[in-house]
Order: sequence, then C-alpha cells, then structure tokens
Amino acid sequence: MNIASVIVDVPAMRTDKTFDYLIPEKWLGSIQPGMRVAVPFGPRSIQGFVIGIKQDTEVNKLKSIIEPLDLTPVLNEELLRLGDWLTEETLCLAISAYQAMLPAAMKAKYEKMFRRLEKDSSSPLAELFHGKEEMTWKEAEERELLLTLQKEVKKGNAEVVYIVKNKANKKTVRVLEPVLPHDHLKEIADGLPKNAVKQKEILQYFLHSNDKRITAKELSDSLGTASSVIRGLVQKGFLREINEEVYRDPYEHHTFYKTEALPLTTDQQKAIKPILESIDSEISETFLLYGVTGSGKTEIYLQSIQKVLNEGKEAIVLVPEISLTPQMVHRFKSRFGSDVAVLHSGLSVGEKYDEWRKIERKEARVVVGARSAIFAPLENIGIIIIDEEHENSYKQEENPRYHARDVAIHRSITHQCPVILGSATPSLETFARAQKGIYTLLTLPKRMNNQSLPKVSIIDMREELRSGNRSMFSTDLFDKLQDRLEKKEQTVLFLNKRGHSSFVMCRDCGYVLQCPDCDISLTYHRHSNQMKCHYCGYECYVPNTCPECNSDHIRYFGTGTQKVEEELGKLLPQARVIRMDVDTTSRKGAHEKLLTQFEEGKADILLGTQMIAKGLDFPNITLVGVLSADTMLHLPDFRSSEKTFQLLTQVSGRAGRHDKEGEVIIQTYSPEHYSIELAGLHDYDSFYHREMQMRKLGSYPPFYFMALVTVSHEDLTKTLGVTDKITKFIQKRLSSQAVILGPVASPISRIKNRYRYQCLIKYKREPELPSALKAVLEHFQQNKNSEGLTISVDVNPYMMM
DNA sequence: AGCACGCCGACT
DNA sequence: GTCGGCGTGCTC
Repeated sequence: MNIASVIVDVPAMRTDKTFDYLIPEKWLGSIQPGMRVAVPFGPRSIQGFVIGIKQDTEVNKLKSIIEPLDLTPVLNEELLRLGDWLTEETLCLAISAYQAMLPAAMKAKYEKMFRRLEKDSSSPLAELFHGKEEMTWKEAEERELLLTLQKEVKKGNAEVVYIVKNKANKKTVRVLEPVLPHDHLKEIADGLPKNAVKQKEILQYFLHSNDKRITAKELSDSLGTASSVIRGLVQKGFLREINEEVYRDPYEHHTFYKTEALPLTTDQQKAIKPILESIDSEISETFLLYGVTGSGKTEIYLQSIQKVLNEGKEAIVLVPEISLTPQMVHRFKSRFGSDVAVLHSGLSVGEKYDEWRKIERKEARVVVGARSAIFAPLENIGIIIIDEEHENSYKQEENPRYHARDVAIHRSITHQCPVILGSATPSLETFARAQKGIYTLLTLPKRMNNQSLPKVSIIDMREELRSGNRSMFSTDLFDKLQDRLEKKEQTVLFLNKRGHSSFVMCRDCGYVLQCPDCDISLTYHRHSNQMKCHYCGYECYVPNTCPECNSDHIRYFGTGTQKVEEELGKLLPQARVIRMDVDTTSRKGAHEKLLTQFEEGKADILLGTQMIAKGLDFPNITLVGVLSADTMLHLPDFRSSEKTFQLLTQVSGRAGRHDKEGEVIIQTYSPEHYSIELAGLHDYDSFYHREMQMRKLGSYPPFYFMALVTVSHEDLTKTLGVTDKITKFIQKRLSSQAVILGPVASPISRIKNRYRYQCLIKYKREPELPSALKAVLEHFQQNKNSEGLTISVDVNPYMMM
C-alpha cells in the first residue's frame, strides 16, 4: 500500500482523473486519503488531494509525492464521497468539488523560483542573488534578469524550481511563562543585578499576578517594557516563550449576553414536536417550516439545536449571506456561546480558515454560515437547518453549481438526521414537495404576539402620473412619510435596483449607452461621474451629446438609491436618512454599523436595496415603502413572479413586528399582476396555486426538471454553430417527452466581447441526459479546434442569464 | 492550466 | 545560421 491516487489541482477536463504517485517510505502509513500533498506534475510541482491508497498501478513510471501538506486529512471519508457525488450531480471537475468544500485559505499558491546551484558565494551570479540561494521568478522579471538567469540554468549554475505554498497561515502569539515554579521567582529576582530594574519588574508581575502565563504583547503593553527586556529573561532561561495558535475572532469586540430558551407558543409547540421526535428516532427527514414573518421560526431552530447538542451531536444552520444579518449571528452566539462557529463571505480568508479549524478540532458544534457552510467538517450531524429556504443565494452560480438544499438533504441521509427548511414564502419546488408529502409540512400561521400582519396599500403609479404627480413618491407615501416623521417613528424605503439601476438615455432618440463588449446597459456611477459595465468592468465618461443623434438631451435615467436620497433631501429636508447599497456598505463592517445607527434611532428613514429586505427586526419601524415593485417582474426568468412575490412579502414583513402596528405601501405600474396583488393580501396559498398553474402551462419546475447549456465564443457564427450541434446531439439522446429550447441567444447575449447562446432542456425522466451532457462537455472542451470555446452546463439553473 | 517541444519566418 | 513566434500535446 505505497501508491497514492491523487486528484491534481489542474482545473481541466483532461486532467480530471486520478494520477498515481509513490509514497516515500518515511510517510508510509501517515499519508492518508483526504490529505493534500505536493506532487511533481510535468515540469512543475502542484497541489493534489489523495483520494485513495493502493498496492498496484498500471502506470509504470511513477513519480514520488514531494511532501504532505497536512498532518491529518482535511477531507474525511464522508466529505470525499460527498465530493464524488457533487462531481456526478453537477457535472463539475473533481478538483473543483474538493476545493469548494474547503476554506479558500487551503487552496494552493504556487511560486516559481530560480535556485542558485553554483556554490561560490563571491561569484557574479551570487551577487545577483544578493548572496541568497533563491530568487522568485517575479523578482527576476522585475529586475530584468530573466534572460541572464535562463542562460545560467542552461549552463547548470542554476535551476528553476516550483514551490507549492500553503496559504493557510495559522496565526500565533508569543506566550510567556516562568520556567521555574512560582515560589522560586523571588529568589531569581533577587539574584538579578541591581540595574536590571525592568527585568525585575516582569518577575514581580508573575509573582503577584494570578496569571501563570501572559502574551508577550500584553506584558509589554501593561508594563511598558521593551521586547529586549523580555528577550533577556528568556535568554537567561527564566522565562519560556511558546508560540501558540490563536483564532482570529471576527466577533472579538462583541459581547453576547446569554439567553435562555423562551417559552413556546401553542403553534410553536405543535411545530417543534415532529422535529424533536425525528431527532430522537435518528432518521433522515426533511421538514418545511412554513411560518409567516415574525412567527418565531428562529426559536424553533434554537431549541431543536439545543436538543441535538444535548444528545452530543452537532448542527449546521444556513443563513443567506449572513454578514447581512448580524442579528442572526447574535441570536445563535447568545444562546450557544463559544460552541458557535460562523462562516460567511464577510470574513477574511484567515478568519474563515480559523473558524473552519475550530470546527475541525471539535471546538465548535454549531456552525452558522452561508451556502458553503453546508460542507462544514462535522462528523456527527444531528440537524441541518436552512433558513429562508427560498433564497437564490443557496445556489452557487459557478462550478460546482450546487444547491445547498440538495447537499443538505444528501448529508442528512448519511448522518440520519432531520433537515429543516424554513421560510415565510417557500420556493414553489419546496412547497410542492411538502404538498406531495415528500417533505413534512409544519406551519406557523400567526405572528408571535398575535400582532396582525401589516396593512398593505398598492398604489398605481400610472394614476399618480395621470393626476400630475411626476415625483417618485406617490401622494399617499409622501403623506405617510411626513406623518412618521412627526410621530418620530421609523420608515424603511425599499428600492429594487436590479434591472433598474441608473442608465444613461437620450431623451430625444431613446438611445441607451451600452457596453461595447457586453450586451447590457452601462450603469451610471455618480461619485466618479462614470459609466460602468457590471459584467466586464468597462468604464467610460458620460458623453455630452448622444452618439446616435447628437442631441444634448442625454442624461441618466432610472432611480438609483442616490437619486432617491437627493429627492428626499429636497422634499423632506428635516428627515435623517441612512442609505444602504453596494456603495455605502462595501467597507467591512459598514453594513452592521449602519443598521446599528438606525436601530439606535439616529435616522428616520432607512433607504436601501435588496440587502435590507430581510432580517431587520426593529420595533420602531411602522412604515415600509416599496418604490417600484415591478422592476424585477419583467426580467427574462420564469421565476420572476415568484421572486417578486417573495421580495414584497419579505419587505412588508419588516413593518410592525412589535407593539406598534405597521403599514406598507407598494408603488407599482402593474397593480393588477397577481404576484403584487397577492403579496399585498399576504396570501401565499393563492399565489402558490396561481403560480403552479403558470408553471404547468409553461412546463417549468416543479413540473419539469431543467438543464441549461450555455456556449460562448468570440465569433457569433461559431457560437451559434456549436450550440446548434450540441442541441441536436442532446435531442437525439432524449425521449420525445423532453422539451428542448434552442439554440437561442442567452438573455445577456454578449459578455466580455463573447457571444452567448444557450440550449434549455426541460424534462421529467431522462436517464440518458447526464451522460449526454458529460459527453458534450468532453467532446467540445477538448476538441483541438475548439480553442476559445467555453461550454457550461447548469443542472437545475436558477439564473437564466 | 502551464509548459516543453517543434516547426516556420525575420533578424544579427 | 539563430531567435522567438505560437500551434500541439502531455502531465502519474
């Protein structure tokens, strides 16, 4: 058993298989499946994952593993198998699957270097190396030494080496402790020379303090001693210096007050009972916890987790883009303290790695995080919770294109534990499964303190226009805004930015400024007075005249948050406004800071995009205004009605969650649309039935499964031609039941100067489809004359763009 | 994905 | 004749 099967870190179809390596004798037995290793690969050395150990191989010229990169496997048996499943399910490369399961810090970094072989340290070559043995390729490039050094390599005076670097840096601190027991300290201090005042001070510190140890930094901070003083004591052998791993704690400066389980309402008791039973019986079961906003789903999560912890098991809680809901983290940390590890995109690479290590070392038993936290290396999962189950962000939009819900259910089968999907507006797929009895439906029909759902008024903006109101605020909304200002109550104004951000249009000919490389409108950025493309990053200045008709009536159009803020400033100058959008929240921690300000009543109006739709739970919010409800209704996506309904319901849920009653105003140009009308009535059930009819008519999920193949290439004809071939190829392999739409141009038909065509497959049961799709990828990706061609396959797509 | 190897045109 | 362009094919 001295041969390791390794998946190498080369993300290409042709290297998507195992490569065998000899395990050097000194690591026999210590190199195990799931460990990362550095291996030679062609002329380079790269990182790989050991996925198996074996005795024999068909390969005859085996190379040896260079070194292991881990002491223990980073992927356990379960995760390795989960990776295989992901590969199959999403048709991705094995290496992408494994990498997706680990924190980014564990992805290898490579460095190419020159190493000096000539040992004469006074030679001209040694001088170029500044006397050192090695020089990075980058440095050689900068100093324009590439040619010289390459010649030296040919002469045999130097060589090119490739280093696999481990990015995962453990943060350590220097900890000091006396070598001898406490009662010897005075003796030592007395023995020091008279002038060693500072050294004596340090010993005095240990003598009088209760701490047996202290970090070097704390010591020098509190006593004001220089590090040389400490070093002196260490050198004399009186103090011992230890490097100790510490975790970067993203919540270091937060205090969490312990909370206890709250008494449950009758509804909550009814809902939690089957979950607790399921935990007891140790079977995999999926629940849909369908509860209106403010109905107390979180307390059910918390108490279910408590039960799981009591049984000595662990829990995963997924929250959409968690950095956006510090309140949620807070609730978990307050209940479970240091047992909680948090994984989300707002953390630095190092912080994420540390949280991951905490889980791996079994120092945290509750993992709260965004999508990728579903891969947390827990070994005895007792429950998996997915809050806001309907959120799109649970689907990863790059390889591996997995949906966290599917991974959760798959892991729950391995661990024989329940999965809870929570939502006030479940996705149609989930609700349909609950209706069919595949998932167990649990409902919380009422808000906690029996507070009624807020009253919603739908305002027809066309009427407003007809009656001469050209502003972005309807008369009704404006009156209510004023009213709340007088009453010192708070308002949330929601602007759905997607598809409706500020673009520049010519008022005379209607020409819209577009990206020259992508087929989408450029977005206006006020602070730089520039136009930017959100897809490729193209930038330009706003032209003074229209490039089409030369008119100078060209200006920006649409309603960005900045514009609303300006408008508010004019109409209600006394109002204090906090604006939350990508611009004001890009800085780390800015999001939370703004929310805290609002919570503390430092503003009257919170104005924002998508990001304020969920999680806000402040008692003083009594008015919610949606400035334009229908901007996402017209997106080219069969889920646009569902998304609109969900968003409006979520936003409305922000109002009147506590004692004061809330009110919601929805402004729209299509008040008759069922998703808007029914959101206004808080009527999920009618919406569900209505939307299901639409899905049935259009042969969409949940009646059909879907797969989307997207082809892109610089050349239009080539793109279309290949897409056509692929479509025909797939068609031949499917039954007549399947519906194939294509080839058609993608909704965004060009990105970064590459044309995009797609083929959409709708099907019910097609056993041949996975192999057909795999064949498509294999054939068209490695075909030699296909250079520049990219083909992506998305099984169960959520983004149709 | 890199990287080497190999075969062609434009130079010292 | 050689330097260097990038097409082709391989990596245990």
